[in-house]
Amino acid sequence: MPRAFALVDCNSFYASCEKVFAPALANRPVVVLSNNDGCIVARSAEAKALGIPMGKPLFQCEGLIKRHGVAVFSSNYALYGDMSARVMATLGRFTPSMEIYSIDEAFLDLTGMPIALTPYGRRIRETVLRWTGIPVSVGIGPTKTLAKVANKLAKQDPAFAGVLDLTGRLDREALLAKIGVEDVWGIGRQYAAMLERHGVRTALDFARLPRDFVKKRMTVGGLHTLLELNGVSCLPLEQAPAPKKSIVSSRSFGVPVTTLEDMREALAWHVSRAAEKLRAQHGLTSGLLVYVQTNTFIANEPQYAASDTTALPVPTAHTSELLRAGLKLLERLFKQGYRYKKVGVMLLGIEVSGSVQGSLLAPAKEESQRRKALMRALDQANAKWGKEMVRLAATGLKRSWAMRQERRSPRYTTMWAELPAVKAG
DNA sequence: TCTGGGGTCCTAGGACCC
DNA sequence: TCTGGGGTCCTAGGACCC
Repeated sequence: MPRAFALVDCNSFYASCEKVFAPALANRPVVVLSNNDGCIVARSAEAKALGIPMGKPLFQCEGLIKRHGVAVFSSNYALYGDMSARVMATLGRFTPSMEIYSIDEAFLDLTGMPIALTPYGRRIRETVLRWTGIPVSVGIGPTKTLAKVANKLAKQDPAFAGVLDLTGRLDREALLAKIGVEDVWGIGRQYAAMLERHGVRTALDFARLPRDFVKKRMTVGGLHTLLELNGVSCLPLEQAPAPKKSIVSSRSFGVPVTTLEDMREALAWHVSRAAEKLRAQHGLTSGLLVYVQTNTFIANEPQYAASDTTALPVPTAHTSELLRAGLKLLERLFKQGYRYKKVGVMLLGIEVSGSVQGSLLAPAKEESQRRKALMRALDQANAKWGKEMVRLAATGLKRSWAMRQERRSPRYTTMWAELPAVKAG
């Protein structure tokens, strides 16, 4: 049976979330910023129309923003995560199996649906909008890559009204010719530039390339893209998210950091976060990497960046063990006399807890049970009372390095105190 | 003044072993 | 002068995604 995948993608997701709770912004341009209020990472349709580019630093757009009264928000991940869960739950009603691909995208398996797919796509779109307030686009195709292409076309051409099914279309080639090769899923900037040099400009040009050329210059990933554009499904639907093989926590500082003390505090915070994520997936880490970095954007300042790794004697998920190892690394890396912009930690070689070999060096069983219980209590308290309410002392209270976040909307959906007020009468 | 964060996969090349 | 062949494991780097 021929396969059918739908890619459902939320339009301007973060900006749309902000609009849901601020009806006055309905037809106004809205942008959402990256962490630290640094770059523009989401733009409403009105903001795109003004020519505000994706990924631009905010301070380079101040003029445009002021002139047009653009509403600007710091990112509010508690809100977006919760809205995402609602959208995904809604989508789950339309398919026996789906893959949540990112915070604002999902692939739905529509193989063998006993209904015409275009009207089905319209129903999906209308239902999500009605139930969550979030507008989505729906692209349908015989492979995931073609579903992505269809989605892009559905957004690009208003005639499709947000839904396009490529599975039965005879004009598939003509439509592929309307997509730039750089907009094909799996082809990024570097490959696009290389292809351009060979006269490949559209998705159709690419789809017609010889296999061995693509395999040689773009490895097997590129070959899969080529085959998928020709209707050969190579990328399966991944229903269960694979456990992470590495976990990162890192963030730019709101202000430059110069002292070891502040660096220690910030690193401790990141180690705690990473360890929480690790325990959430029932993992144990066998190593960690710490890195420090100055602000590379400042040309006339001394620059320094360094990283180092350490292997743990026994894989662990215990915050204080990771803290000890991480701080030791930091002390080796830290050099006086620099203005640091960033510190981060990466957990490496993660194993599923339970599959770990015993070791003569492992703490006695009783001791490790006791520690596990402590960590569980910590995670539960954090979940109940809010993130960061309960932390190990080393993570500090000063937070002079904390990120800037000056324009965050209330956490409407996840904090009782910030529920939107509704005026009656 | 101000420039995000968190992931994956693939390949080449070196170390090491028999 | 000429210095095997093949396997595995690890790391670094480069590409991609959102």
